[in-house]
Amino acid sequence: MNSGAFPQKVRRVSLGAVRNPASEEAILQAAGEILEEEGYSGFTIQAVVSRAQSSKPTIYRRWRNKCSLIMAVYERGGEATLEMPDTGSLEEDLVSYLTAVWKWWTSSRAGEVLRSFVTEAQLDPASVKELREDFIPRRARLLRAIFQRAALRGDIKSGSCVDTAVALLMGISLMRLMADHAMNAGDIKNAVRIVVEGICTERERNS
Amino acid sequence: MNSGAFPQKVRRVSLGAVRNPASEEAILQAAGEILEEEGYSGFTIQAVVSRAQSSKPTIYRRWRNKCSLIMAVYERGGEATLEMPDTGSLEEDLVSYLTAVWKWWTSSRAGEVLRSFVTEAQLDPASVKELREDFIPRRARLLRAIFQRAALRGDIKSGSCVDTAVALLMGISLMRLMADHAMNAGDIKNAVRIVVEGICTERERNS
Amino acid sequence: MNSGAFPQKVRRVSLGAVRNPASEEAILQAAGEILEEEGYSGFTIQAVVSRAQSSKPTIYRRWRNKCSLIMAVYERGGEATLEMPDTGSLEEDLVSYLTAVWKWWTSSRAGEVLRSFVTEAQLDPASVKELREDFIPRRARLLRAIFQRAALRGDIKSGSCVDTAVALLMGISLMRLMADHAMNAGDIKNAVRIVVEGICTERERNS
Amino acid sequence: MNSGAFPQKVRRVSLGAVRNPASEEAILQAAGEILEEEGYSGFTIQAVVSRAQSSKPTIYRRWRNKCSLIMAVYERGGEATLEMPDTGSLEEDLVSYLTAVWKWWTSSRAGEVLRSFVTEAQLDPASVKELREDFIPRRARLLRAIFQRAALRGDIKSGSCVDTAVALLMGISLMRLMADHAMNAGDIKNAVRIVVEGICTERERNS
DNA sequence: ATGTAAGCGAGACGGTACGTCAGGTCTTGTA
DNA sequence: TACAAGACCTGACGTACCGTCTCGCTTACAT
Repeated sequence: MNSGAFPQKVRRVSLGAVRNPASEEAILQAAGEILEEEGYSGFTIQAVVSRAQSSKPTIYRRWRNKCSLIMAVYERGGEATLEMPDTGSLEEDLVSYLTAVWKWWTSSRAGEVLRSFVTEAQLDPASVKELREDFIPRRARLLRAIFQRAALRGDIKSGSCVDTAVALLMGISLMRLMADHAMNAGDIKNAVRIVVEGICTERERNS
Repeated sequence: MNSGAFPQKVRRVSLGAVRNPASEEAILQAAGEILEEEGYSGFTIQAVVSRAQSSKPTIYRRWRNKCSLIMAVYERGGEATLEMPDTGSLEEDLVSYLTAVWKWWTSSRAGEVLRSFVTEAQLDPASVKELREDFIPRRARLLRAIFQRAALRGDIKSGSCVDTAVALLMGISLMRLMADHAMNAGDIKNAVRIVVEGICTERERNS
Repeated sequence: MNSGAFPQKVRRVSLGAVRNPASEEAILQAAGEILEEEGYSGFTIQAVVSRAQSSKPTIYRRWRNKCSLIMAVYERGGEATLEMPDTGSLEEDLVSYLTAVWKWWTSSRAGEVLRSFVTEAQLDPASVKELREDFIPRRARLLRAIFQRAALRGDIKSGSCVDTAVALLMGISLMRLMADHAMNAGDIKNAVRIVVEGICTERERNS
Repeated sequence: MNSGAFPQKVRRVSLGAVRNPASEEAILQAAGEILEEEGYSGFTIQAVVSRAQSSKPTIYRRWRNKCSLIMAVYERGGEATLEMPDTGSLEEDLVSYLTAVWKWWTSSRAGEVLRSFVTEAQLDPASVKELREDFIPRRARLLRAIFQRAALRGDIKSGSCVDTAVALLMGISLMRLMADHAMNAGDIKNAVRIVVEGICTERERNS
C-alpha cells in the first residue's frame, strides 16, 4: 500500500471516453491525507491536484465544490466500518458506539475531515441544506437504531422523543469536535447517562 | 438611531495618540450590520472598512484577525441582555432561557454571527483554543447558574454532572444552528425534558 | 484601432494551459496608456488590471514586479522604430538620432515610461542590476553603432573611448529627462558638438 | 560622537514655543544613517522617527515631504567640504573634482542619498521642479566655476557652451549613480578628456 | 477501420479577499 | 507654541485560492 508514498509516480492512463475510477480513488486518497496532515487550513484544491497527480477539471467534474469533495472523503473514510453494538443495554450500546466514533475521529483524524466539512459547508447554502437534510440524518441512523432497539424492548418512556435524544448526543459530540476538545470515556459516560436516564423507564434505568 | 444609515458621514475626530472608542464602536456596528444583511459570505474586512468609514490598519490594530472581530461583534450583540429566568422550576427556566436565546439568534441574526465565528475560528488554531477555553465557558455561564440554583434546591441527583447537562443543551443548539435549522418550542421542550429527567431527582421530576 | 477604447469589452478566450499572448498584449497596452495619461504616480497594478480587463496574478505570472512591467512597456513602445541615421557625418547622425529620441520621448510620453522605470528600479536591487547590465547597454547599441561607423571612416581619434562618448550623451539625456527638462534642438547640438569635437580627428572636425 | 549609537536615549526636552535645533539635527542625523545603512528602500519616516526619538509632526513641520527631507540630508552631508581644485589645468581640475565627488559619494554613501532624492522627487511634480531649478544648478556651481576659470585663461573655444559641458559631466555621473555603477579613475579621465578636448582651444588641448 | 465523443493532465485565466505597509494629517498632554 | 506619541484614513502592494476554461492527448465505442 502506497498511502503516504508522496508523490506517487503512478501514471494513470486514460480510459478514453469513460471516467477512470483510479482517478477518483487517488483524489479521495490524496484529499484525505492532506486533511490529516495539514488540516483544513492546508487543504486546497491545488494541493489535492498535486498530490493526486490529477487536475482541477477532473475534480470538479465529480464534485461540485470543495465542500462536496470533503464530504466524500469523510464518507469514504470508514464510518461504515463502525459496527452497531448490541449488548442488550441501551447505555452500554451508546457508550460503546460513541467511544468507537471518537476513537475513529481522533485516530484517523476523520474528526478533522468532519470539522472541515461542517466549516466549508457554511460558505454555500446548498451545502448547508445537504448537511441538514442528508448528512446529519445519515449520521444519525446508527444512533437511532440503537434507541429503537431499546424501544422495542420497552425501555423507552412513552412520549419520549428518540430523535431529540439522538440529537443531544450528536450535538455534544459536534460541539466538542468543533472546539478541538475530544470527549474521553468519562465525558461520554456522563452524557450518555443523562440522556438514558432522561428517556428510559424506571425499570430500565435501575437495571 | 442611525443603524442602517449607510454610509454614515459622521466624521470621527482624532483623539490624538489614544484610540478613539468611537472607531471601535463604528467598526463593530458596521460589522454586525454586514453579517446581518449579507451573511458570512458577504462579510469582508473591506466591506467593514467602507461601511464604518474606517481603515484596515485600524481594524487590525484592535483585532488580530477576522475571527476575533466576529467574536467581538457577537459579544457586543446583546447576549448580556438575556436575563436569567427564575421560576423555581429547572425545566421552566431552561425552556425559557433557550427560547430567549433562539429568539435572539433568529430575530437579530445573532445566530448568523455565531455561525460565522465558529466557522472562521476553524482557520486559526489560536481561535479554536479561544473558542474552547474562553468563548464556550462564557456562553455556558448562565445555563450553569440555572442548574446550580436547582442544585441548591436539592433537585439534582447526586453524582450527576451539571457541566455535561449544560454541554448537551449547548451542543444540540449549536448543531441546529450550524445546520441552519432553528429549534422551535417543541424541539426545545423535548431536549430540556430529556436532560431534566436525566439529571433530577424523582421528586422534582414529578413536580 | 481601439487604443483608448476603455474598457475594451473584448473577452479574451483561454488557450488552455498556455499563456495567451493577447493577455500580455492587453496588459502592456493598458500599462502604457496609464503611464501616458496619468504618469508614474497614477500607475498602479490595479489600474492596469482594470483597464486591461485582466487580473493581478496574470500580471505577476509574467513580470516579477512593477518595475519589470514598466521596462517591458518601454521596450515594446517602439524604440525599435527609431531608425539609424547614416549621413556620413558623425555630428549629423548624432543630432538626428538624439532629436528622434527626444521627439519620441516627448510626443508619445515614452519619456514618462523611462523615468518611471528608472525610478521604480531603485526600489529593487535586482532591477538596478538589470538596468546596469542589460537595459542601458541595449539602449546604447544604436549610438555605439553610429560612433563605430565614424571609426571605420577613420574619423575617431586613436585612444578615444567610444563607450564614454556614448555614455556622455546618454547621461545628459537621462539627467534632463529625470529633471523633466526636455532637450531642444540647440541643447542637442551643443552637446553633440562638444562630444564630436572631443573625440574626432582634426580633419573630421573641420569638415 | 554618538552617530550609530542607536537608539540614542537622549531625551530632548521641549523648549516651549520655539523650535529646538537639536531636533532638526537629530532627525537629519538619523535620516542619513538610515539611508547609509538600509538604503532607499529601508528609508521610511517612521524609521527616522524611531531612530531620532522624534515624531512625525516634528518632521513634517520642517520639511513638506520625504523628498525634501532627503534633500536636506544630502545638502547637510558635506558637499560644502568639497574644495575647489585649482591647478591651472582645466583637465586636472575636473578630474580632481569628479574624483573627490565620487569618493564622497561612495565612501559616505552620499551617493545613496542622492539616488534616493532623485527617485523620491519623481513622485511629486513640485520636487521635480525643485530638482530642475534649484538642486541641479546648485550642484553645477563648482563645475561651472572650474570651467569659467579656464575661460578667463582663454582656454575655452569661443562659441562653446560651458553649461552643456557641465551638464555632460553631471549627466554621466548621475547615470552611473542611478545604475549603481561607480565611476573609477579611468572612467573619469576618459569622460573629462572628451569634454575638455571638445571645448578647449588647440593650444590648451595640447598643453 | 475509423470517426466521434468524452475523460484526462496541465495550467492559464479573471476574480476576490487577505493582511501588511507607508505616507501624511490630526489631536492629545506636557513643558 | 513646539514637542513626543501614536491613532487615524487612504490606498497600493504582492500572495493565495477559487472555480472556469481551453488545450492536446488518449482511449472506448459506434459506425
